[in-house]
Amino acid sequence: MTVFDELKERGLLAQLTDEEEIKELINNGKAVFYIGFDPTADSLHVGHFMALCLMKRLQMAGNQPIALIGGGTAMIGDPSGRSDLRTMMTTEIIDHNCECFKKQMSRFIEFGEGKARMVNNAEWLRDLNYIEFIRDIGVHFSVNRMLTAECYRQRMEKGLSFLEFNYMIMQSYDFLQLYEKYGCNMQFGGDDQWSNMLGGTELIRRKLGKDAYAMTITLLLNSEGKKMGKTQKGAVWLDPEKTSPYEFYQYWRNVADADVIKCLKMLTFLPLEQIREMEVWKGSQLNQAKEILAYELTKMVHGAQEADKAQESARALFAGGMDAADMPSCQLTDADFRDGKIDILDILVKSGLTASRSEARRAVEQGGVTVDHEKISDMKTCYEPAQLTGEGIVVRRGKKNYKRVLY
RNA sequence: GGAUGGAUUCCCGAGUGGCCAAAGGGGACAGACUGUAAAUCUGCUGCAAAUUGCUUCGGUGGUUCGAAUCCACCUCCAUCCA
Repeated sequence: MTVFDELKERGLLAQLTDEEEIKELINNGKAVFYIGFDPTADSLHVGHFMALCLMKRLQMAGNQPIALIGGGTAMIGDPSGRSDLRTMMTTEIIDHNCECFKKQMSRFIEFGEGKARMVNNAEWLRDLNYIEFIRDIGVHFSVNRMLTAECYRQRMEKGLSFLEFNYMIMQSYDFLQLYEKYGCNMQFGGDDQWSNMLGGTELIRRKLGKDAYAMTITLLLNSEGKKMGKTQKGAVWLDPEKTSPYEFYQYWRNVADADVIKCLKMLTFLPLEQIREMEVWKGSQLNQAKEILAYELTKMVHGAQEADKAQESARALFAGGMDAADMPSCQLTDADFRDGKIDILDILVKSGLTASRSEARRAVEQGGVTVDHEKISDMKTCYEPAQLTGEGIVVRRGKKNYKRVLY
């Protein structure tokens, strides 16, 4: 099966400027393509992960990838898919984020001579001369045209600043630069990037009279139409410090039935034949598919060892009700005890299981708190250091939040 | 620059002097049911030494016994005019 067909069957392809041409290029390893990543946080998330996977797939087919870090574009902020202005980030933060991105990416993609290339658009964007730039590049953009782009149209109601309005031009300029420097003839990105990407192909055509192509990846939406990889607490990060391997595993372990197969196809490298077999699974059998999904992804992101640990913990906690060895834990210190005791509410707060004592109180009132598998009904329940030494106690809030508390 | 409307808790949105920690909805969280799913039902949703106290309605001052609510100034946003 060709790369193109595989991508298509996995449901990864959303929009393409020229299907035949793109197919030809990537199937024969003739594409030099780039994907841009704006360093808006200090870690990559699941959305980026999909893009990195795409990079890898295309690289395996002999194409040459360029990972573009948006140290320049992040100074502006992409208005696409946003209903309000992004908070402006300082240069220091952006530079720090760039470093974080670099490190994480290197774990997934091999960079170096003859392999993938990593560039930062701060290199050419930050020192632009305004007058020169708008004379040279700005002339090629029609404001009328830009305003009809979906990403701006949405913002016409809420308000759009000139700063953000320039984002498309910056991204287009990136493409032009990469085309000239590295012969980059293709850009990939999330589907919300479509209009920005078209800006680039158009600019190259107008400026150089050459053809360049663009292709977008389907956004990973759940069955309710919301972006996946987001929780109430924020994104699902790839950085184990921000989203632990166990949480990461649990996120995928808990996807809705309707979304499992789609996720397997779009996110994993499992052969399509194997996924097709799972498509007929129904009911509780789908749980196996979820386990596979969670394991595969955790393995890719955090390594096999962490994936095994996460899976074991999950199995132990949910299936057997037995305690898992690798449960996240929390170490109490002398300062946490008052008069030689600590009450259950404080334990919940200290362990991070609840955000405040009030919340802890509610959790206990509603019967959602368990210590060593026994329901706590009295919120005045106290513990002494002696009870917490050695194995400590296993505190549970709700069905899925466990913490071992030690002293 | 001018005119008008607006900013309320995680989000949307009601509230126009005390009865307001603030209606309603969404989301989140917890319980029941289940398959660690979905749907449904129930509870809950500022903080705390908890029948009480404290902090919150864009910001700063003011009026008042008492302000989310009235006044002044400021900041930001939208619409129209230039």
